[in-house]
Amino acid sequence: MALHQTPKPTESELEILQVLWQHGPSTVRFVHEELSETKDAGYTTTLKIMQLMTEKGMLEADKSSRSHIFRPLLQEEDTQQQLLDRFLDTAFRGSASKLVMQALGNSRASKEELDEIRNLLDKLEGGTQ
Amino acid sequence: MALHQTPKPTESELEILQVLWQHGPSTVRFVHEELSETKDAGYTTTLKIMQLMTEKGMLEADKSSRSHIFRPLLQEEDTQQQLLDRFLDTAFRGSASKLVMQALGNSRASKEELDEIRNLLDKLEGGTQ
DNA sequence: ATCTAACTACGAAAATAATCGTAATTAAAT
DNA sequence: ATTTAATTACGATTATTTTCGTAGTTAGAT
Repeated sequence: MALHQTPKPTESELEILQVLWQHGPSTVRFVHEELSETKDAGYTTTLKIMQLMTEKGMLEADKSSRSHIFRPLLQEEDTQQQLLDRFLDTAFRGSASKLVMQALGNSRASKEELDEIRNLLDKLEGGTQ
Repeated sequence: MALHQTPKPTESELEILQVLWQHGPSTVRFVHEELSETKDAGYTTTLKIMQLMTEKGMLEADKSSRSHIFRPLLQEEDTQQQLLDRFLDTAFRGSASKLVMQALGNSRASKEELDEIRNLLDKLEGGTQ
């Protein structure tokens, strides 16, 4: 049975999800403070978006205490995979290798990260061949 | 000197750019036919978006013949890089390796493509170390 | 008990994107 | 020359997202 017909969070929603994925269940206040680092919108804007996300089933609100505590109902990796699939199609016409090449070319990935990728390559070439 | 303050094409605009990058300068009719494969919007919708893109400086229209011929003013790779940077931040909190891992994990990349990536890794680890 | 500060609820506006209908124009076909 | 079919021009509508102001509520401080 299918899940939620492609949630597709908007950019603002994604920013909020990132905070929640990174820091765990949080209040609007906390999320808003985090976002304020890089963005400036009013407190009620953040609140409103989080409320809408709750209606859409992206978040769940624990209302037992005065300041509601929100937690994400979307899994980080699932969501990323979904966004990635879409991005790959629209931006790179589906060519994963082109995307990977460009991502690596411009990144400051550590030796450890690069090795991890190399391991994955080994696994893939072993099995898929 | 800075270029165009982040053009950031929308999803629809990007679909159009993809057709133009792939097939070269084209008429609205052609672009529309291409898009019709995967999408259904009216002809005038495609036309309108392409006209707006022209106003925004994303396309240039050769109006010498009746059916105007549009060509992209944005470079494919530049645009991809820009979209990728943004996507990396918003979707993967900047972790290129996580993105690459997920992209490769789910892709049908050929052995040749994987080898190409491996070569890039070699180059990166050689130099960056 | 009262006041104050922070919070939620909620409607509505503003901004952006996508869609389409219709009129005007052009070129080709008859 | 007329008609026809395709094209562009353009206003307007719809949908979506983001934003904010204000009212009402709640808990804590005085």
